[in-house]
Amino acid sequence: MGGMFERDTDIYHNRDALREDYQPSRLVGRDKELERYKTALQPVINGEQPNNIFLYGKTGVGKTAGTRFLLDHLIDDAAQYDDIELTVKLLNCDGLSSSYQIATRLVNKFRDESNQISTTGYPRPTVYDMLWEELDSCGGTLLIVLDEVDHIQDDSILYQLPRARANENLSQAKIGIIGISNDFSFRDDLSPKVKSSLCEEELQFPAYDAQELIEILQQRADSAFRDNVLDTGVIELCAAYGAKDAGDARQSLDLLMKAGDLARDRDTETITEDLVRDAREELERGRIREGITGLTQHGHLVLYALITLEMQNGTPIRSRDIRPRYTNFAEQIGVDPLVPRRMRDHLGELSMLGIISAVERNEGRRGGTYREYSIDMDINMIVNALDETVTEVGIHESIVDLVDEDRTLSDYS
DNA sequence: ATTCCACAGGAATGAACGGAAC
DNA sequence: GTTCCGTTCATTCCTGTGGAAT
Repeated sequence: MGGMFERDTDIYHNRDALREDYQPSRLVGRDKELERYKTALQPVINGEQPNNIFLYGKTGVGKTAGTRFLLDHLIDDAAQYDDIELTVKLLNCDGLSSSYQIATRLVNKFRDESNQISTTGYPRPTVYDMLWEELDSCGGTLLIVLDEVDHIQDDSILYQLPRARANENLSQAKIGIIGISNDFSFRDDLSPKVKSSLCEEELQFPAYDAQELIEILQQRADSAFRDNVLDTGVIELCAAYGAKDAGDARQSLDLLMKAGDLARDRDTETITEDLVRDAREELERGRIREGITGLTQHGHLVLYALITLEMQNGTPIRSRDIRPRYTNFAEQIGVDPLVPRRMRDHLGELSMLGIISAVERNEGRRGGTYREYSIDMDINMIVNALDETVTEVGIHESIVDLVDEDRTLSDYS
């Protein structure tokens, strides 16, 4: 008698090999970068004050993977020297916007489950005091990795951490900061004093080219899939999508895994190029849905306005011309429309999410500079995502009614 | 070379809100 | 309960900008 669950016997040999957190024994295409990285970490083994290292490069070019890889080896190797006590903490700053947040998470990284602190509520100095206490009680050499460090809005913690020792907040620990960022301009925006201390060693990770992506995918696919599962051209297609989007290996791997999952769902023996294309659409759908759930009510209204305008008159369209439609919608559901400045913020947010895109236009003295917005994806996809995620009672329905009216209006005109 | 349009987007400020501490 | 906090979403005011018009 079978249970409710049965184990899949399928195309995968080890699906985890495609996951982001998988650590291959060899990192493809990053030899030069890792060599320099290794040199920058050398002081740790020598028992000296570690360098602060700043790492930048676009998403999915091996910054985090390379860091994990080297630090694991560093921890192993440091264990062979009695006089080195090494502690490494890795914190992803995604979703954390302030130094305060970073400080609370760091404190929690050092404390065990039963002793965690809340991430709000404490006075800022209290949190810093707790942090110094945790750091100092660790002793030895301390490496703190701040991944996606550009998400932090204020650099207070970046200023405090490297100087903690000098300020006598620490007496025991030798501390080194490794900052990872995919936003190059972040480096320039840092205040000079932070820049000089945080960026002692700078490493740049260039995007993977198509060939490197193919090698990476090949390597992972070899461990992930059983033999003869991949159609010819599948790897290349995944690599091509990743290369088009700025040499992003993570994206390529996600795509390949999604294609594999689809194959599993559909009980097919092989992964074809068509399957990859389906997978891509599926991933796109997820991205949109995720983006849309994070939006405000007004964000949704702005999006509805753009959608209806797109269907009627087509896009691109400038924010000035979006506004009447948007205010109309807002009044329809009985909320005060936002001021134009704020509406532009929402448009900006939508284009950050890749749901819409903006091109800057300039008509000089006659027209000035402005942006033209257009919808970047399949409208039905967006409407479906809105349908699933917009929970405010009545908005979607009343807007859809309006959309239908628009449709019939434009049909007759 | 200078002027100037119409917007982009930064900065300051505030209201509302939720958690922690008293 | 009240008082401190930080966060989020919003408004208001403002400076910056690139190229057509002068």
